[in-house]
Amino acid sequence: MAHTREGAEARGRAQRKELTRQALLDAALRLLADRGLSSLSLREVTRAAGIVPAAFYRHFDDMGQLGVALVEQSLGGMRGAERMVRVGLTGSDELIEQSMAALVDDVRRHPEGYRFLARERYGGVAVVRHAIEEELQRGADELAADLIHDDLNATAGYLREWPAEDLRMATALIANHMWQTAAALLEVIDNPVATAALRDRVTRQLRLIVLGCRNWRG
Amino acid sequence: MAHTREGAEARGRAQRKELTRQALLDAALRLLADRGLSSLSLREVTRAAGIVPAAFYRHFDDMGQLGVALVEQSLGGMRGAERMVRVGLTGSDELIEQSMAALVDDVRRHPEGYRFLARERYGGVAVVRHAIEEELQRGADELAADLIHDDLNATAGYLREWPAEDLRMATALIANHMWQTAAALLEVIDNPVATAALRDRVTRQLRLIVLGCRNWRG
DNA sequence: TGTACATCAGTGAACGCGCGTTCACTGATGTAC
DNA sequence: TGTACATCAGTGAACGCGCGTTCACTGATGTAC
Repeated sequence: MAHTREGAEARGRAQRKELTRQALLDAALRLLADRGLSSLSLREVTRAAGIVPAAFYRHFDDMGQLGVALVEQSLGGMRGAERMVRVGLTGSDELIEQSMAALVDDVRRHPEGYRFLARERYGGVAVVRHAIEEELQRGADELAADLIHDDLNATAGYLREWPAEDLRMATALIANHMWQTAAALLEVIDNPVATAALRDRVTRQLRLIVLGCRNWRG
Repeated sequence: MAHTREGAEARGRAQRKELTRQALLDAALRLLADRGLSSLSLREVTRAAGIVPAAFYRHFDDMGQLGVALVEQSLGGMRGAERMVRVGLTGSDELIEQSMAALVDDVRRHPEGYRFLARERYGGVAVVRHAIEEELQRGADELAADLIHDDLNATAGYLREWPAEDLRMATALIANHMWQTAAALLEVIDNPVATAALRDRVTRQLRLIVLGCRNWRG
């Protein structure tokens, strides 16, 4: 059945394989809505993806490798969060509020991705945990490097004069808080009142941090 | 065997039962060092605790309930972290550094507890997740209430004049960051260089937050 | 273009295993008289 | 204090089930000539 997918127009063998791989990833992410990766079975994923258990091994060595692929896919679609840290650090009060709205939107748009990352960041599968940590570290390093040679600093040029480690410290603080916020948003995302309250609180927390930055060593 | 534990001096039936219950909790916490609760089996726990699988049901309905008991036990032993938030908010630079050292010590002393909470806070077992969130919320509320009528404010009396929600916002920010730090510490705790680097960074992040507080609406 | 052969994604059956849960039980501890 | 009965933490066997992994296979797609 799977090797002649109904309605699939893909011609080549490689393209069909890629389609199945994606079906495995999609099925897994869907099943991970309310459970950890380590309690998701290979057979459940293949069942949901419409292939036989043995065929799983044509795509991944084991569930851990599927998890790593899921990390790359999920973090790839979240450049929004990175942009937000940048704006949060340099921006005015209005910019901070806009960024918060953007984060709420992003979480609403990709709840499964954020949930997966929040759950597995300190979760039970070591190889996935390390993949997430590595990617986050890499993203934060790039961001700190960017901030030194950046046009955005028009609005907060004072950052140019900071030692690199101070910059790294501040971006890490904001990035951590953003991730924590994303995780907390997931728990209240379909309660408008609670979501609004959380957004307001985090907005003021970011203002407080920026206030700290502006007075740092000054 | 278990009903005549070697060396157990406990007299009453109730005391012996409590001993076995504690053995189950200890065994579970030990086994959870590198895995999530949802991938830990009832049989593994009873095996490690030295009783037969069926006897598990004399103590807990299922593994979820054992998890909830573990939350209460783990969070109970961490009043240190709460004290730290308090000091962090009100203290001088030296006090902040002392508090960070205390957090590192606490994580070193109870790594299994911190690891369990970090992992299950957004983990795969809903009932445990909710138990953690509820306890953390309760702790943060108490702390914010305490800060209003507190002697410690001798060192930072300006907090008295803050609106309650601003106080709650600031304590939540620091508490979140402390928890995130505890989780991050676990990953580097047996690497002295990395631990020192993390401690230094977080110390400066706390200074930055306190700096923000001192300039809030002022 | 047509034919013969190679590749390989997906199949289906089989395996041994650890799982959660049930059940009637045992025998030490606790209680009533 | 001694005896008869109740309680109940822990036992051990049994059950059906879903699991991960293996294997020889099939048949459509790809390639060489």
